[in-house]
Amino acid sequence: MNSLGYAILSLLVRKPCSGYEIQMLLDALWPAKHSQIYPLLNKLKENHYVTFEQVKQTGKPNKKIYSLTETGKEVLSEWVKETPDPPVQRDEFLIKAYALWLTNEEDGIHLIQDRLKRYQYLLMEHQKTVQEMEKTFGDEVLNKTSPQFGRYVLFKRRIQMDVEEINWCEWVLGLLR
Amino acid sequence: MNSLGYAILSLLVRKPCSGYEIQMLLDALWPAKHSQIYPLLNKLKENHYVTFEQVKQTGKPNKKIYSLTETGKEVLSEWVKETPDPPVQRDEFLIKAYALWLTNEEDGIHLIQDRLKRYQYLLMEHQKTVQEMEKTFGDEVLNKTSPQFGRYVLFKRRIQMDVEEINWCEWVLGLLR
DNA sequence: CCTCCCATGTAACAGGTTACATGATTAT
DNA sequence: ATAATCATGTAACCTGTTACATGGGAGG
Repeated sequence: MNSLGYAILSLLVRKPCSGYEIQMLLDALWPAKHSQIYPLLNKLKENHYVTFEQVKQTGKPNKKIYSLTETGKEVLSEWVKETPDPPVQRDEFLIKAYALWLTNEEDGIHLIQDRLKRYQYLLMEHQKTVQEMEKTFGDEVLNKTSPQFGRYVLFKRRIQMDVEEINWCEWVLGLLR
Repeated sequence: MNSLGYAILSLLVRKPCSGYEIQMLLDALWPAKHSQIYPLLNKLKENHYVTFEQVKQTGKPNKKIYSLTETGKEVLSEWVKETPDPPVQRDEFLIKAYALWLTNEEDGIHLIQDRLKRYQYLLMEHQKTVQEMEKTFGDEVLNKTSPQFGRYVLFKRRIQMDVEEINWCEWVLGLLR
């Protein structure tokens, strides 16, 4: 089993989801395309880590709602205890920033400004999510035994990182002008 | 050509390097294994983006020193102007943090503390690099036309991110206790 | 004696992206 | 009209990791 598999289990332990829903929730955790998710869900089912039931819908296509089994919950709990692999960030922007000195002022400023705008937008999105969670769940989000806890602290982390990215962009823009 | 190819070109535009040296410099930019780097260098050579010369060494294995060609420099400059792909961060820790509420207090604290230590170490390493650059190059590091500029601002960015990661870990540890 | 550093390469495999495929409903 | 949302799946391809392969010199 790979990281993506465990990421899916960690979503399903909070609540049953369709494959489609899983893809969107994964965005904040371990982004993946549906072409990777659906075959993996079948594999998880074969391993008896998840089960699903067909849900018929009118006006929308039918869907499969996946739930975690007891076995699934156990393997997830065991995996969480093991030390995680070091993070890997692949960010084309960093390469372009590294080679910034090659370009003219205009192109350089443009590169940084696009980045700045992107993270200003992301910051707003992430703040929205946090505010929604606080409104819906109240103090529960800060309770370490609540299913909301992990999601909440991760979004708080994202916000801090967004702010730093913005600060850095503004600092670099100052140097470029 | 893929991102790794351009990352290599952006290193070589600063100074000629061996494949081995490239791997180490790539660590801060676009980490890659030597098994990916060496075949790519041959491809870059076939495309006439780079050239190399054999350097015989005594006491050490011989090496190939790769340099950027004019063509290589041109394609790199053009690529830098295009808008970069959005960053992808794959971080197993985030999945485990998301599923933190499943574990007992001990395991949870352990997970966060390991992360904290890791980033305290990385912060020190990155600060060392920045101080070295400042000592070697002085104000040149802040000159947007200097080959040092990109590398310098990227390490400054890393330091800010390290600090935020540390702050976040300490905040979460407070919640867990 | 053993491990780390230097230095380069190939082959098999796992993980991830793009493209192909289908199709109804709702909003602009 | 046209795009976006919901919903699932497969196949071909590209990218990245692990393992195989070699070998001298330095330092603990």
